[in-house]
Amino acid sequence: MPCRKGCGPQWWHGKVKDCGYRITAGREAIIEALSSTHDHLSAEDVYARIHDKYPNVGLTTIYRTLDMLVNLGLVFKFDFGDGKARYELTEGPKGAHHHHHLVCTGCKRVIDYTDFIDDEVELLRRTEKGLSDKYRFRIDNHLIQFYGTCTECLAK
Amino acid sequence: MPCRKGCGPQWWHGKVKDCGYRITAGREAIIEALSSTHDHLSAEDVYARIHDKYPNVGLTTIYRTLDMLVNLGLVFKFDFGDGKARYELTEGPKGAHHHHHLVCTGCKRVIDYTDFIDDEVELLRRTEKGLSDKYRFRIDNHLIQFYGTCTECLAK
DNA sequence: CTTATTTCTGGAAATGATTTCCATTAAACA
DNA sequence: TGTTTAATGGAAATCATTTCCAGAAATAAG
Ligand SMILES: [Mn+2]
Ligand SMILES: [Mn+2]
Ligand SMILES: [Zn+2]
Ligand SMILES: [Zn+2]
Repeated sequence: MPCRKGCGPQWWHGKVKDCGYRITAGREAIIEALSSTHDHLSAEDVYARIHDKYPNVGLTTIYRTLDMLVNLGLVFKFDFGDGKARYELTEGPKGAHHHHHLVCTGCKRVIDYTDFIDDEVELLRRTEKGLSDKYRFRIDNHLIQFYGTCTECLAK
Repeated sequence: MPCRKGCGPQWWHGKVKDCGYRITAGREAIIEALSSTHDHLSAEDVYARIHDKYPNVGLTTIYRTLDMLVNLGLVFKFDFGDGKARYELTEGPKGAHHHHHLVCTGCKRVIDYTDFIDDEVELLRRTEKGLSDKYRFRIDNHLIQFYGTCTECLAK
């Protein structure tokens, strides 16, 4: 049963509170915006999507919050080469939905893919193990992007 | 035998000329700077390393040239999250020396590694095949980076 | 080699994403 | 409810990168 004031505590509240951060309307709004799409949003994209419902959340807060969420590991920050950073939740209420990217260098379109070959996950695990042993490096995350040309751009 | 005026034509002249670009002192200098290190240089790093020997090569030219080289596929442009783009030759006079990166999110240090490359390359080949078939996407290149914490930062 | 054509160049100014500042607001918690 | 302290937003600053444009240099033509 949801608590009296609107919706109950969210899946991410724990992690944010545990790290000493407060739950605020702006932060709710920003995570809500990221949750409700698979798009790769820039800070201004988030601002635009929030502004109607939360007109008093400023762009500065968005940058600050996204930065915080990246540090907490709740959000991943990407650079697809168009001059602005893009953000994506690393996990949702239902858990992680890790994926990799295909980036078209022609039109800058980005395709998410999660249909890893079985071996892909296995090799990554082995590689991470080998690397962290050899370089005494604790690996938390990885970024894998393939660059090339999408169907539409190939047609031209 | 080198031609009369200084050193002979470089390994990259062909590709540059074939694309209709001219060989200039600035371009020589920039590629020379990139060739002589394994560091991940920013545009200003390149400027700094060139400036003594070529005081009349401006920063604008460096940006322009790096951009051109990226388009030609001679240089790879990276974002390691410190606010400036970093550049690296994709190949040298002796050919490609492909590698991947370990990025420390603490101190921003970047480690090149070529270990496990054989396994990875094999897997990548299969992955790229699968992806390009499924998404009708022509893959030209890939970016693989592992993020985490380096030995020095772990010590703290 | 000389001249003509066209690209390339540097420096100043513009741009635009992100950060910094700081006075004000609002979570958290007793 | 009151106190403490983190969070906020809007304006201004920052700073990597781009844009402009008149002059310089590379290549093509003669
Ligand atoms: Mn994605
Ligand atoms: Mn490298
Ligand atoms: Zn495309
Ligand atoms: Zn480190």
